[in-house]
Amino acid sequence: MQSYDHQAIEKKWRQRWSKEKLYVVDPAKAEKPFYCLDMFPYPSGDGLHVGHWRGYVLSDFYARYYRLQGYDVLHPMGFDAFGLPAERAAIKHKSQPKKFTDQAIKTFLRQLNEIGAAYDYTKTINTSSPEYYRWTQWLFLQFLKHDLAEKRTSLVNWCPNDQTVLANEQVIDGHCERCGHKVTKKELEQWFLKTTAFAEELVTGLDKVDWPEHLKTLQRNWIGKSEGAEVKFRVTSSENQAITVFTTRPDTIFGVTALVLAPEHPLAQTLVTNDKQKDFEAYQKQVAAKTNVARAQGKESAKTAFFTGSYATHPLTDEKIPIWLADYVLMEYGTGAVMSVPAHDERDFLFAKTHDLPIKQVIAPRFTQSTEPGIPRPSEPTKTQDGIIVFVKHWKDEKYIGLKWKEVAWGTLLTGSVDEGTNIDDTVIKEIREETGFLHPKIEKKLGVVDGLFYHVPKKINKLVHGHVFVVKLEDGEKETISDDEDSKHEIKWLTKDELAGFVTPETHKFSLKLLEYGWQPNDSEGSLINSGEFTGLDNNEAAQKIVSALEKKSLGQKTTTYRLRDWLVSRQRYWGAPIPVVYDPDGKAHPIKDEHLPLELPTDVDFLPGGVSPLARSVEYKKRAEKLYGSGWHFETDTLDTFVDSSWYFLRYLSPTDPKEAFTKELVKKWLPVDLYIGHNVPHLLYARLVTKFLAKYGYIDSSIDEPFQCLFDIGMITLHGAKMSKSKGNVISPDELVEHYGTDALRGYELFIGPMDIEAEWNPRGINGIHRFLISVNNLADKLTDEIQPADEAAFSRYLLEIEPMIKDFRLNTVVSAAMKLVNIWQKQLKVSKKTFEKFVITLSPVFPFIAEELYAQLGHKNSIFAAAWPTAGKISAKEEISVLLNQKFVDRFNPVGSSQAEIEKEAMDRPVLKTKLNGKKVAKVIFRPNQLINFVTGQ
RNA sequence: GCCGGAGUGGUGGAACGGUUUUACACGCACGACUCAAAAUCGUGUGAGGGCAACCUCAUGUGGGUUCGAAUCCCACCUCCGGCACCA
Repeated sequence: MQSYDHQAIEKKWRQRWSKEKLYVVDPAKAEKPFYCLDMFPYPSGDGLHVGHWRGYVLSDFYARYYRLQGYDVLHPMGFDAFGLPAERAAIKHKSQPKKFTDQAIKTFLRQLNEIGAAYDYTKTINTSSPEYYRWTQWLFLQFLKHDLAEKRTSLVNWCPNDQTVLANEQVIDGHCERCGHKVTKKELEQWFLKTTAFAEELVTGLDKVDWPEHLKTLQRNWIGKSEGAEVKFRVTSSENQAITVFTTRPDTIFGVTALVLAPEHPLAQTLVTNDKQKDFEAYQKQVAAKTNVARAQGKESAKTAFFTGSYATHPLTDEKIPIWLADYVLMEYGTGAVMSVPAHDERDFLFAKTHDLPIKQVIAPRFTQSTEPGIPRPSEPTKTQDGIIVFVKHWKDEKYIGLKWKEVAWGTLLTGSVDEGTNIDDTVIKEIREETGFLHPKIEKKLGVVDGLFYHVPKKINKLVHGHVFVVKLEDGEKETISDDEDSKHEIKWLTKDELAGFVTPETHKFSLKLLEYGWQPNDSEGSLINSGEFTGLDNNEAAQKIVSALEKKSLGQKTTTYRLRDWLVSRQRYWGAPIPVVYDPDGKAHPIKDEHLPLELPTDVDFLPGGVSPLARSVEYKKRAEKLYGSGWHFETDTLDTFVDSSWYFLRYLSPTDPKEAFTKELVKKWLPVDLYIGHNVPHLLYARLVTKFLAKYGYIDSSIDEPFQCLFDIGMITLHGAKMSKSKGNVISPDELVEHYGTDALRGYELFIGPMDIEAEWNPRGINGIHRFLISVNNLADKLTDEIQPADEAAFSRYLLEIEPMIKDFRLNTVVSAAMKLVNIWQKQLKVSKKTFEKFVITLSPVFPFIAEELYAQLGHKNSIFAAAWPTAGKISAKEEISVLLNQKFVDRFNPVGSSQAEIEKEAMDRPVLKTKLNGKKVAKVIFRPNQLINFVTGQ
């Protein structure tokens, strides 16, 4: 018996593989392309831990699997080498970022080699090499050429620690993504790429790709598309001034009780009336003082606001609407102005409450009955009607009338319907008389309107009732007798508010009770319009459209879509990045760097300590170079590009990594994109890569059919230790080195997959790898049991295994793929002999997870070629007729191989067998459930 | 607050409408090998009851659909992720 010596095996094959260049693919010649891609790493120099391994093992599994399936698999690796950490490390060690980066890459490659992954290292790219960033600069210039890059002044996120600006995506919770320092705002002139021009495509493209739902949602959140309308409100005092607001709820326009502008709105100053200018200055100071800290603090802080003294004219009612300024309205979003509808928006409600503005309900929230027989039937017509819901208050006690219905288990408030043409208030009085007999009711107040939608059984129609909710006080207890008819329907009960809460059945009445208890609360439910002029009664969605049309006719509004996505700020005041390829003439006008001057290389005579100014500005050589190339008084842009620009297109470069003539080849891109499998979860990167792809497709740099770069994306779950993410700073890192030494790369690869479902977090169990190691020993030992004899049982067991794992592989359920292999080995281990032919097939299926031992066993079986180029086996036939299980009242009693195949035959066979007979014990069978090849279930009833 | 996802042994997890729930592993217990330990191998291992064969109860809680539910539906509880003054 040859014992399993993982160290010898892995050493041997590692050497052979690197010599044989097995994994090199010529993208131009490949016939069946499959692009299997890892998000390329930042070479940190910290070393890989077992968490990093997981993703690389996963992608390698698929690279090898699809290779066995006959694909030409491109599986490259590269380095996102620009960026702050290298610069910081260089400052700390008084070294050069380049030196540090090159060193880190070396370390990284060595560690990557441990994994035994099938990377084509001839494609490796490094974003910090001039050969690469020459094309990153080219890419920027293409944006510039199409007017999609521009320099402008804006308030940007600034990290005082790193002394650089940050993109919105790099600010997490108000803190710098990299260093965790609190982010402030700063006014700077910066380069932007116009991401917003692609906002719509970035949303719709998500529908086509096969990504985990949560990543799509994340992107959708970032883009933040919302549809609505812009509405113009003319300023009352001034003929030609108007305020445009953005709203997603034009249907609530009749509920507007104020306009609220962001304090920094350009019109703010002019709207403030003369008598208020002094106060306004004070208010502005107050706002400025708490910028960004207090302002972003959420709902708890009371809404500070300032009344301008001016009014606007409501576009549909001509009412005078006061104009306010308030913190909670942000200049950056929409138009920087909102129409405040306190009845139907939480923030507006809080604002109105704080500043004593009126609250006007314009939509009756709709409650649809959800219990039969009242559930609305779409096939039947719907009749709309007004109704009343009345709190009849006792003349002395804090009690109200509840009606207990006699024919149905149903408790309500006093209700009734309003006949067409009759006055609602009159109906209230009338219904109280008829149903209760009380003679002196007095309407105290009206609480609001609520819609109830239900199916009316006797009339066979759906009814939509607008329920007007009243509080009516009885002045005294004087009453007349009521008709027998009314009396027979329900019983009157006097109940407190608390008792009513448990008593009333319909949702509309429960809602009414809340109105009584708490008053009106902001409500954004669907429903029909009230208090809305000619639109009253319409369903709110329908009303929204009609109101927008009405506004359009008056040229006072239009349908609009707004996005939360901002343009991409790409300037960084750092050294270690691609220089922005722009040169300024003596007048300060920007010009693109001429193509023949690319790459615009980083100067080396730089003191890159941070200091608020870009380090490049301190380079003498850089200054001289500009003047030499462009003339005296010219100077280069001294900011560098955000590293997300580098990584936004690298997957195109892998296809022709050393091409000096162009960034990528259109034909190759068409052939290989979209990427078939992409492993990783960097959300901003995904957004930027998608943006760049859409840009390139739109302007014909790549085929227009490629508008999404990554067809299938898989987000790998982190590995945790004691519940925490592994990180060097936390000191809870498990290093693969010892594990590889002790158990071998194969065992570690296997355990990385076996530890749990690939898409969710997994807790590292230090002992778990033992099980995989034992499994590999067993596999190795099976080699001693091989026989040339044909073993049909082995073949059948293998086929079952193969059929089982194939769907698992498609669904990324690799933990169960490993356990399926274990199951099969457990069976074979108990046998004296195992079919050699079958074992060989099995070894091939092991190779994506355990390439070393698989290669070794494959060679031992007499193969000269690498298992990497073998073919994935196909399953043999599994006998058509399976055993059938016999169940008695869903409980398993017996199992046999049926002779017949029809239900009647099998039923009889089962009945004739002793087990069932005894268990049945003479009881009568009431029903038989038959599932071919599976089970037959005899049900005896009780 | 809103939007996702999930609750199954001592642990990671499997089964995702059907063939005696808990595969496969970890751990644990006992045994073999050994002077001994480690490694390895073998047996057992949801809970409760019984000498036993066997019985009863178990997939967060409560209902429902079904011949049959961990799986589907409704309500609730808990946990984890994401977003959060975005009009």
